[in-house]
Amino acid sequence: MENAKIRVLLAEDDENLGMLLKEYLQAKGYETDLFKDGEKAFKGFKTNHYDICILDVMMPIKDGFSLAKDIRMVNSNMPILFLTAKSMKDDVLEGFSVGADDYMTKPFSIEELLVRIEAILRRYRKDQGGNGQNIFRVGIFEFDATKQTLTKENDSRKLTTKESELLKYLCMNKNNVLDRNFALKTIWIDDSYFNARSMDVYITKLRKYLSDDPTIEIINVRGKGFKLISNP
Amino acid sequence: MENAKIRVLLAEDDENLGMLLKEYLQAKGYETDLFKDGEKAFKGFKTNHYDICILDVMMPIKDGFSLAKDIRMVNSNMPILFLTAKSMKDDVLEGFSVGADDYMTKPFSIEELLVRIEAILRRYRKDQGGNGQNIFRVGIFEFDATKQTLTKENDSRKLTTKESELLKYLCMNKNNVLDRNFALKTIWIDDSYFNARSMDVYITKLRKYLSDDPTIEIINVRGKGFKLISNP
DNA sequence: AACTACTGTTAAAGATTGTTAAGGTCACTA
DNA sequence: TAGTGACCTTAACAATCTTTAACAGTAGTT
Repeated sequence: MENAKIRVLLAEDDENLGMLLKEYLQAKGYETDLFKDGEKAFKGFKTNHYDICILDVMMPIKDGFSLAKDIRMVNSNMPILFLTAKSMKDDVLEGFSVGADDYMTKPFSIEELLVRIEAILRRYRKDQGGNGQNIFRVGIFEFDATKQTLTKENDSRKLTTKESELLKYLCMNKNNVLDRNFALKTIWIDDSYFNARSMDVYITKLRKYLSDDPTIEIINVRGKGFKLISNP
Repeated sequence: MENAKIRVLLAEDDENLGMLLKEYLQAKGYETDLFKDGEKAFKGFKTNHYDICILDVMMPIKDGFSLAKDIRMVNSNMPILFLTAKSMKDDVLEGFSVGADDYMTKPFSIEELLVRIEAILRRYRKDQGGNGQNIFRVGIFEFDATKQTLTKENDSRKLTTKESELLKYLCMNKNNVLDRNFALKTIWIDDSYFNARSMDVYITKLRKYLSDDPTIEIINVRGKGFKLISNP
């Protein structure tokens, strides 16, 4: 996740504003997908992985609020930022009641939008356990992604590069799905049928390593990816 | 932590605005301490416990930004919200670079301030408790949507991804209709005649799994969807 | 009652994943 | 320079999950 691009879902029906925002965000290094109505956006949300959603409130077919509700049903942690033309209370109130992370009123400064996006992402990343150290606790294990070691009590095992990378991304998405395509593109550089099988082989290896702690599991989400389950 | 009052540190040199805010927040159930400059505020911060800090940027002796920096040194997780008269970029930018959770420009709606405070606290609380509640009680069963397990007393069954997703949305709408189209669009990405039949197949499976408890039922609402009936 | 649209259920077909083991590749060493 | 070993990929087959097809049943309509 360090080097991978941040992915933004942008739902905005005003074509001019939409394209402008998209280009600006792309220029700032955010991979941005623009959708022109709430329904298309939700479909996009379900098929791709995103780090943050920026939703216009007033859109045809499905407005920003109901879209946000649907997104929250699927992923209660997804950062959401609303854009709206109406500035007044009820609207803002509803936005936050749906679980917004932030809320901006048009017209807004595009630079301010950017710093707010960054603030949200920074906050969010802090939660993920993104301690710069790259050390993760997984059940009875301690995994050091930098040293590539998996330690259980006094017993330490050295991991290969691929094993370590895969486990790192699983840990970063602990209890959430690590998207298969994302992992392939990130760890294996490109995704093809064969690489996909290589990844499966590594999943098997990791499962074997982690099997000393029965509370840990790597479960498959068919067609999507894998999910590392662990309480601590 | 649950029932205890939320404690707010408010740093604001304008006496009128300060008192007004304090009274409003108190009325809303927040225990609020008002400080008239940054130095007093920092002293207060060190001696008491607070859940969130609301800082005016322009204050005598020590301004809001340096106060925030000092606070961050002591507690890097403390939620901070800035208030400012200046509306322009550099100011906002600096605010977020200090690690603000939010930033409001005067004049602001006091109700909007309140919902933003609540959004910050909600977010913050979510982090504390780790992963969002994905555990449901259904009759004699306990269903963990993250682990994808359905447990009855000491007997646990593993669910497949689709089984688990469908049951999750049924549980979220317990005793209410889960709209067929919503489920299809959410779980099956798009809705077509064929996917619809696939969903029916999964309903049959879930009914079989849940049949150990005769008080639970998944009933069909013709043309609408399905409804999970269960008392506890 | 006859018709239509929808739902219930089962089984087979199709697709993806799990696992093991055999090939490559590369760096290092004898 | 051949040999060794660590690592990664590919192949092959087994196991599992999901979709599709087929037919039976049910509710609502005319």
